[in-house]
Parts: sequence; C-alpha cells; structure tokens
Amino acid sequence: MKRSLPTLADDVEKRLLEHLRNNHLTPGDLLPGETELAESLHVSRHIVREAINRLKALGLVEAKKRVGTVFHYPEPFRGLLKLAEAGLFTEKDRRNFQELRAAMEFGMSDFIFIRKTPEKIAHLRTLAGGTGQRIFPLQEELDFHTALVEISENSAADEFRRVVSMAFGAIFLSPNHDLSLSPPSHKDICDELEFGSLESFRGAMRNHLLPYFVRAKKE
Amino acid sequence: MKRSLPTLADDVEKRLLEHLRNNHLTPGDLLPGETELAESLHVSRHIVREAINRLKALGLVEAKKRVGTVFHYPEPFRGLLKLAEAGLFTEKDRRNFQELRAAMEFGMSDFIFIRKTPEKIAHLRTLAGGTGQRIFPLQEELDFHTALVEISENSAADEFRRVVSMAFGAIFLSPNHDLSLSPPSHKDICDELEFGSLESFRGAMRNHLLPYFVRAKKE
DNA sequence: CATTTTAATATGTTCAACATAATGAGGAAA
DNA sequence: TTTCCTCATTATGTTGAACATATTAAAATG
Repeated sequence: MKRSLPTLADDVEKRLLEHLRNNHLTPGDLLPGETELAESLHVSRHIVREAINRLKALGLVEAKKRVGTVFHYPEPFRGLLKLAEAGLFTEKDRRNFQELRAAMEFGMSDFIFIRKTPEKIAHLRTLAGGTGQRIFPLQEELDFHTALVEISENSAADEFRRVVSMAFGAIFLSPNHDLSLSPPSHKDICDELEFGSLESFRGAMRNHLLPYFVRAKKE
Repeated sequence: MKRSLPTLADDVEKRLLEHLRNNHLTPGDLLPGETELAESLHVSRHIVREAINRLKALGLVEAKKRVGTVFHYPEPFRGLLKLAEAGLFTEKDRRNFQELRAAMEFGMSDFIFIRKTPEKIAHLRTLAGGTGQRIFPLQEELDFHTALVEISENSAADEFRRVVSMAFGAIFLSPNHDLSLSPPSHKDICDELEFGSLESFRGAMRNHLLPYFVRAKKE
C-alpha cells in the first residue's frame, strides 16, 4: 500500500501533539497563538489552522475567539461517537458494537463486585424500580446499567458504554425471548451484589444479559 | 456551559458527513473536489479544507494528489489510537483501558465458544506454543490472544483489542503473582475450547486473565 | 463605585495566486 | 503492435495579505 508523502499539516499536527505532551498541559491551558505557531514552525497560518482543526475533531482542543485555543482533556471515544452519529457504520458493525458492549459489561462484573460500597448499592437500588413495571422500562434499563458500570470506577468502561448506548441505539431486548428461565431483575442483581458471592453475582449478570448471548447463537 | 457559535467549518463538516451517509459511499469513492465544494456551499476553499482535515483526523478520508479525496471505511478506534500514541492519557487512564481490555476479552468468551470452528482451533494451536517455554513469550501472548478474539468474528472487539495492546503497552503480567493455582496455559485454553463445555471454557478464560483481576483487588 | 464605552487581540474568513505530484494521453522507439 | 518516455492536465498543497468578528480588559463616563 503506497502512502502519500507527509504534508506540512501532518508535521504540524505531530508537533502540536508533542507540545501537548511535553508541556503537560492542564485542561483549560492555552496553545500558542496561530500566528506565533506559524512563525515558529515556518509555515503559513492556514497550515497551522488545518492541523488545529484535526485536533478539534478529536475533541482535544476548542477554539475561543479572543482567548485562544484551549486544551481539553482527551475524551477517548469522541471519534467513535462522531462516526456513529454520522450513521456511517453498517448494520453488522452496529450489532458487533452492541455485542461488545454486552460482553464488556459482563466482563466488568468482577470489578463492579470488588469496588462496591454500601452507598453505591443504595444508589443503585433507587434506580432498580419496584417489583411492578415502570412506565419507562427502557429508560430504567439505561440508567440502571449506567450506574452499575459506574460502580467499577473505570471511566473508560463508563464512557464506552455511554457512547455505544447513545450512538448505536438503546438496549434492545428481543420482546419474544421465550426462555424457560426468566432473567434476573434489576432488584435481583442488587441483591446478588449486596449479599451474594462474586460467583453468584457474575452469574446473575450473565443471565441478565442472556438475551444478547442467545441472539448471537441463533445466527 | 456556554458554547461558542458554530463556525462555517462546523457546518461544512456536518454537511460532508451527511453527504457521505446519504450517498452510501463505498471505500475508494471520491468526494467532490475542493473547488467544487467551495462553490456549491458558498464558502472559501480554505473552509472546505479545514472541514476535510477534520475528517482526515478521524481516518474517514485520505487526500491523494491529482486524484482527489478518497473515502475510507471508518476505523472506529482511530481517534483513540491517535490520542494514545500521543501519550496524552494518565497512568490511571491506561490502567483503566488495560482493565477494560481484560474484561472485554473475558466477556467475549461466549461468542468465541459459539463461533469456533475446527479450522480456527487448529490455527489457534499453532500459536499456543509447546509445553516448553518459548523465546518470546510476550509476543506469543499477543498473537495468541489476537487469534482468540478473532474467532469471535467481532471486528469491533478485534480492533479495540489491537488498539489497546499497541497503544497502552503490551500485556503486562505481574512477575510475582504468588497464586497457589497456576493459571491455565494457552494449550489448556485450546483444549477447553475444543473439548470442554461453554462453562469450563469461560472458567479457563477467567483464570487465565486472573492476574488482571487480582491486581485490581489489591488497590 | 458602578456602568458604559472603547480599544486590543485572538480566531474566523476571503481572495488570488502559485507549487507540486500523480495521472493519463499521445508520441517515439523497439 | 507493444513498450517506454514525455508532457500537459488536474487535483490537492501552500503562501501572503487583508478584513471580519467576537470577546476580553482597559479606559472613560456618570
């Protein structure tokens, strides 16, 4: 595969990233002005702006008039979100991401269990809903799983989950899952998390996500 | 939070993304020329270039001289890779990503088991190494786990794994994991995948990744 | 002192022009 | 005919100067 020669904007982009790393920028800090950068790098201001626009696409910086270009702490999945929102993924891609989300959520069971606290469990219970059905079961599902993953204190998992949920459609449970054993409810999961063992909690998580795994099997 | 007004490049970027979606571009297809876009959108060519540069940052397009701007199929984690390569994440972020990778890999166990074939297992065994130790156990670890996730036929999981491995450092096994039960070897995992049950395979995966889960516990 | 006005300064935008590389057509040589 | 070279074409790459605009902070005003 023949790659084209690096352009000036490629160089400047690389050097800007180096600048961000080497100077340990804190969120809110300013990049040098465009004119200043153009002079010090011996390129035109347009080139500098092209490079900066790439950083904008990654969510790394934001331009503010009269102020300058301010550094933002990286949002790892900003690019993924943008691509997804643009609707550029295929149906198969979207299925893969939903599948990956379910696998990730199940895989985080251990970390959720390890880092649980009474306060977090209490908060989780407020979202679990009663025994009766709620008006917005879909919203409850979203909020509950969000809070659940938050317990793991893993921001990467948290953001990944949020992006996939937002961009690839909400959690979709096949309405006609004729399983003999009904999956654990949110309340059951809370109980397992609070009183159960690591293994029983992991099993509950797995059974709760079962529809995804089953659907995969049928194809 | 006061957001600044959308700039012309913002608009053009959005419209370019719409164009990509609405016209169902196939990888290799060309975007309209910069001059043409500038005229039809009533903006200067520089604005168009700034917008295109953002798409470049996402890996969505590549510019080729004399040819034009060609569409590439989206690489979901291109942005994440770029941020990671630039070294902009904190130590805690990197730990979180390694943790997420381990959780994801374990969570994919079911899909790996469901979609296994004799050919894939055979290929996996060629990477498992013999009973003796190899010269590059780290490389074997990388290749083996790559092939393992490939069996799941989930490109999203595949790419995520590759990006995290490449960008956040190779798999790091604590050398002094004084566990009474030694984790399953790669050969053991192959055997479980081929002859074991879904549950036993999942257990083997979990125990193989145990060091990650254990390390999390200590903190 | 509080308020309004104003000047300074960063990014945003345009125009016109030229540079450069890859393509493809056309002609020269085998 | 086939192969190779040449060269004009055409897309992106790059530059410079200038002006627009929003926001900040200083200065003037009451």
